[in-house]
Amino acid sequence: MKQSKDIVKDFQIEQFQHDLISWFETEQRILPWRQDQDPYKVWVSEIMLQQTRVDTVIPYFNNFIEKFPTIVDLAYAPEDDVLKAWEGLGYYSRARNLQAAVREVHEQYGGKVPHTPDEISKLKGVGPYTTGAILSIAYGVPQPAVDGNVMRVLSRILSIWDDIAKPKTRKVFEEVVHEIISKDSPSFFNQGLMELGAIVCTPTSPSCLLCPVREHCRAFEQGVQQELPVKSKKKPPRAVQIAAAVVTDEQGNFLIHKRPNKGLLANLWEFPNVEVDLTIGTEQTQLTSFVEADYDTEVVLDPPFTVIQHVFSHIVWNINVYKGVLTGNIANRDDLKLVSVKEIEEYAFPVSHQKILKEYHKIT
DNA sequence: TAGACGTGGGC
DNA sequence: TGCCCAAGTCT
Repeated sequence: MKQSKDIVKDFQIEQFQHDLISWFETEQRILPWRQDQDPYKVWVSEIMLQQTRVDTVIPYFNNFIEKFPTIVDLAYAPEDDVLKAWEGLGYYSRARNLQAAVREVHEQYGGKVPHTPDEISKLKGVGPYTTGAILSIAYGVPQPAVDGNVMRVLSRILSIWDDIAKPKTRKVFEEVVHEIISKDSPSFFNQGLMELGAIVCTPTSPSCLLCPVREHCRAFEQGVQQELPVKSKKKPPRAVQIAAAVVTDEQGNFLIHKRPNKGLLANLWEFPNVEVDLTIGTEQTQLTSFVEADYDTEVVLDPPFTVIQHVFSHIVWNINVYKGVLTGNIANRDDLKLVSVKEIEEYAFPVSHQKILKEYHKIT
């Protein structure tokens, strides 16, 4: 592996900084989290932007800040409210970690976001990228903030051929950024690198002719910008068969269940469902047995009225959706509720189960 | 280290 | 349609 000193050899650092920052000053997009440098807002935006597009984040960010304008507001909010504000954004542990970290800041740091790498990176959900982003953007500290954009842009500019899918590769880029980051304007340097990756130096067809740092780009010089970055393929998701039931009582209330506080879609609400194992028995039998045993009640299920496929990054759910009627009382537990069609809107559901409800409404 | 962890959009 | 992606972190 090459040393960062060698990679940066003969690179016109100061000219590059100037060209990048000047471009960012005039061409940056107007975004809600760029209206001020409130560390809390920078923090919230950076968490939301993890693996998520800017256009997707904008409405969620505005709504989230309206509901939880300050660290104190978020710290004292019910977790269900926070998850409801996150509903549809994905990677829900981000929301729960953010609230836990905000509580930590409120209790341990008097409500002020700390401004050292050690303290910030200890907060839940704050890794090396977000640490650098908060430090540079909110506090002007020259700390690398290496995300996918930065690795793509710098792999091209500096002709770095390490596989960016490997965790250790991020360290290579962090070392490089340490060498070339502007000490005068680390915020605009880091954001400029990311902005460039988002709107000019894009993955499949980079707009090199519009690029403000084209003169510095080794990949462009050699015509290999399409070959970079090197990124190995991910494994395809595994298929899982699910049987779910929309169960209602005599009043038309829906039976819903809160998922466990760890793992996939933690603490979100859902319709009763089981992972099917066809070697045990029929799907309908397994679903009925599960609901009756686990919820201590009785149900009668009709055959499936729809099939839903939902693709996660690592799993594919194939869901057969049954319609059912509750014929007994349900166990008195916090993770089990009977709610009206109106009340159900107050609960945070994963998109897969929103699809189930939508299909149910079509047939009723 | 590699897998878990979501979703919607682009081509 | 299917695949890849988008401002990563945790275990």
